[in-house]
Amino acid sequence: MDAFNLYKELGLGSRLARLSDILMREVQLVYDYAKIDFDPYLFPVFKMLIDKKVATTTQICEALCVSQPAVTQALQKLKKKGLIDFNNDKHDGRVKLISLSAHGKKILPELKVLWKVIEDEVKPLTYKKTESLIVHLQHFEIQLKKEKISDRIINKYQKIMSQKTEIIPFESKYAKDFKDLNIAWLEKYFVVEPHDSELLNACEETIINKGGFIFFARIDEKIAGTFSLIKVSDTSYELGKMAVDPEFQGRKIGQKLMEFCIEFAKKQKWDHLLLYSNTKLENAIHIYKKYGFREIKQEEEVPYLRSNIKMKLKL
Amino acid sequence: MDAFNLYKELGLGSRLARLSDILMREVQLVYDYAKIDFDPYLFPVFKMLIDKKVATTTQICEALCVSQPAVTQALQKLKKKGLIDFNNDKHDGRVKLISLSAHGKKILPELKVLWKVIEDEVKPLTYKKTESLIVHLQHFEIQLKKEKISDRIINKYQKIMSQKTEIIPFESKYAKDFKDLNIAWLEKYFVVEPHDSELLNACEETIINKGGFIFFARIDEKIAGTFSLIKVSDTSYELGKMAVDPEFQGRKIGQKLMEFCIEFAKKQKWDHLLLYSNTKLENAIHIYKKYGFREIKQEEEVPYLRSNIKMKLKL
DNA sequence: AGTGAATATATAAGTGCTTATGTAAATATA
DNA sequence: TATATTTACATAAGCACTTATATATTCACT
Repeated sequence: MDAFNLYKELGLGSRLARLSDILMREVQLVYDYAKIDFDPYLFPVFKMLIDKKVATTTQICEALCVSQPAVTQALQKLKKKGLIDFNNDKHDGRVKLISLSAHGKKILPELKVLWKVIEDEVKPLTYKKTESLIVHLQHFEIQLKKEKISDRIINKYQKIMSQKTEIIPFESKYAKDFKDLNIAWLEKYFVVEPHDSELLNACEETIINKGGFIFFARIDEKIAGTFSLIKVSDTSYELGKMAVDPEFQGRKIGQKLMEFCIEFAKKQKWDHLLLYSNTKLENAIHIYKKYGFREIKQEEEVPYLRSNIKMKLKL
Repeated sequence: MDAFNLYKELGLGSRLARLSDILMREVQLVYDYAKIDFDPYLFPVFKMLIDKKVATTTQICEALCVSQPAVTQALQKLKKKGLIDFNNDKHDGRVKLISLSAHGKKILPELKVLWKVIEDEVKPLTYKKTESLIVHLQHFEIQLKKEKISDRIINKYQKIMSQKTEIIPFESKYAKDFKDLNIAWLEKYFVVEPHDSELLNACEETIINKGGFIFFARIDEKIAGTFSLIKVSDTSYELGKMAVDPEFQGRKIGQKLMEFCIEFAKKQKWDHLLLYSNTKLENAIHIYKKYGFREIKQEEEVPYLRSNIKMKLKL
């Protein structure tokens, strides 16, 4: 028996509170399961910092419509968890500039994977054909209880995390995936240059038939990422066109592709790999360095306008 | 700016909590304004006690889906406010039987007036054509902020409380109101006896034309209550058919009618008033006593089956 | 330039929920 | 019939919010 249905508008405040409690507790279970040190109540503040990069306490208060002490306390908690950094504003000694810490940025991909699962699982419960908020809440509550939402989320997450990433060589039927992944990536960070279009529209001719290679990361029959190796000489190849579908980000696909790439290059007895990138892509550069790439002098005539750094890995 | 809209499902928990907070605070302002010592969070427990008459802590926990300490604490608060009584269960020494106190019952009508206003004002904000709970909540939030809901409720309450109750004599056009009010009342507590139908269907002939009187409480052009004085002898009249529209309950209309009635009877130089009632109607009996009616012996042949008490007021 | 008001954040205390635990009575079990 | 388990409620402590207030810095104004 659930007496709230009878109380309608007057019980609305209590009902919202109770639903919030249930949902928060369920999501907490999910973070605990995933061994991520994060609390659901921190989400709005943290998400705002992700989107805004830098914010002040007051800005967060206004955006989230909560009291200033609530934000201060949430920030202290996030700081304690090592997820954010505080900096002083040079122009105003009162102001505290808040941003994600290195650790915060590091666990972001992992968090995003989990968030996507949560969103995917919660969303279907929030749709119902009714004009009444009370009925909507009642429906949501029933759905929440029917099968513990945390169990559903954990199952889905587990399934996703246990999916194997296969790395497969180029086939003509994947040409479109190659193009789409790269264009999505380019449009997000730069623009599609003529040189790109040319390459992407006819990758088989421009890369494969000229002695290059293209590989794909396949997860559960879906193409999740790609990279190519363009022939420069018999023992020198350019690593490029590395792209991961945002849907699959946070699952270390980039790293898996990189590891495969280096392994492959070694087997081919190549001398070295080259790549062109942009210092703006801090995370990418960081990974390249991690796998042994070192910056070298860039030639005058760069093949891409966006490139401002050239790197080399001696195999 | 309100960042929650961007966060959708993931911010849902926080959003529900925040909405609950806002609503609770707003309603608290209303109770404070009305000088009623009550808190919105107590509503579910208190309402359950109103409906169930008696309940145990465990029963309330189960019905409201909250933890046992939450209920215990709410009960302690209600007890402190004098709204409820605790009694021991004769059959089980562990169990605490909880029911409304005399004071709780007393302020109930007043509370109900306020609750009706709150419900009337909140309800329109909870309707929106959308299938998405998120959109629904967003809409509700905007509505809440647009004009402070507490202001709206207080204005409406003030308006209702300042409406004057006029007491007006019988006119033929009110015959239907007289019948409807009485039938509604009878059906709620007893059954409509043949004697009632007769009287109510032709009140003009059976009451007015036989030297009796019917009066109405009129509020804002609407008939809110009624009572009749049936002639027994030149100096003895029977007070009866007193009924108040549930919509107007809690506004002391019964008492106003009673005061008018006694005043009127005195002016007429009658010797006394009589009435038939039922001890089941504790509140009514209480009011009769308050206005000076005393129990007298009931004749063998009672005019109403439901009557088990006869009372008399010496004017 | 000096002083009061305004602003940004921190701290303290209160509130209503939670979980964990305590206590007493009733029930099950041997 | 004695003992263990279960049940009903109370109490304690923690948590995330609130309001009230303190503190430090900047702004506005004469």
